[in-house]
Amino acid sequence: MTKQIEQLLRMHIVRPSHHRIKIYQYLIEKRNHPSVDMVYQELVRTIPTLSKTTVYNTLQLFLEKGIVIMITIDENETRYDADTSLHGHFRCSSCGKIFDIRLGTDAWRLDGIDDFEINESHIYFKGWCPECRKKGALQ
Amino acid sequence: MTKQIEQLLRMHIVRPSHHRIKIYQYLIEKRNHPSVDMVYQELVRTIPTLSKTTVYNTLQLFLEKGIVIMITIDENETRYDADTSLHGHFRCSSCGKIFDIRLGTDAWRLDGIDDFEINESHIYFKGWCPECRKKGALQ
DNA sequence: CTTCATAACTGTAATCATTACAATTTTGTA
DNA sequence: TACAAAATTGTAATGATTACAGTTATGAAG
Repeated sequence: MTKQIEQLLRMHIVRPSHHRIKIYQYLIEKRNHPSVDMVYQELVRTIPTLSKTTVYNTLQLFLEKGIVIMITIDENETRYDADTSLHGHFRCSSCGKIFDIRLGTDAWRLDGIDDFEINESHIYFKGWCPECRKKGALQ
Repeated sequence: MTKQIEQLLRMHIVRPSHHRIKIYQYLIEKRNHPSVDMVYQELVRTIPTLSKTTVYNTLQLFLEKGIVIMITIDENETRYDADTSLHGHFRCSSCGKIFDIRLGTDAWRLDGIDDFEINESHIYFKGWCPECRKKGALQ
């Protein structure tokens, strides 16, 4: 596992330091679209010397190297995702959990953007997830 | 003009105070997806006593009443839009301007979300606008 | 036209995510 | 083993947003 992550990082010109490996591993194992703080709180338990700045720096580096994407579905804090393929996200207004949404391949018809050059697509939805709907929580 | 805005605000159970009318008028006349600060800087020129907190409070109220939407396409500050219809946005990475993107009516095919209840849709793109592409700025 | 309760507005101080930066530690290589 | 480069740390700044308490404006009742 670690070996594979090391290779992937190297491929993207990211030196595979111990912290970087752990952070990337967190992203792909949890698949929970975490905030900086979520990553930090989890990893600091096994790496007591970890600094939150390092998590910021590392995720910023991953962004620049294109191995993670930034998700701004939460107004308060940035979330990150190691799945860089084109897909949407759903954030439950009740429990706050973020889900992946598969997009149909034929899903797109945008008008009047022929002269624009699109580098990033962000597709977000908000509402109630199945579990919270069942519970009827708050609503 | 003012009369129409007053009616619209009243219809949505928003008392049409002087400040609220001016802020709403700014949104629909400029159509520039402004930040709180952009609204404030423009309006404080004619309303010297205006407080930035009032702009925050008012836009928050408009949000709750459903007459504006929040746009989180800019990582630093929230933008607002008085066009509440379903449409996308494009933010130019060079000049920072935000454009409206019309979405084809047949544009949607989402998989596996039948059990989700969607209340909001956010469709953002980032890249280069036509003008900045011509200029070849930075790129 | 005044009174008064309510709502709107103001200004300052707190909050909190993020960034800047200088000092320290780690790493890879010779 | 030594050393230069890169990574990491911790603290201090930044900047958008929110909290809150005091002040002002509003609109209905008399």
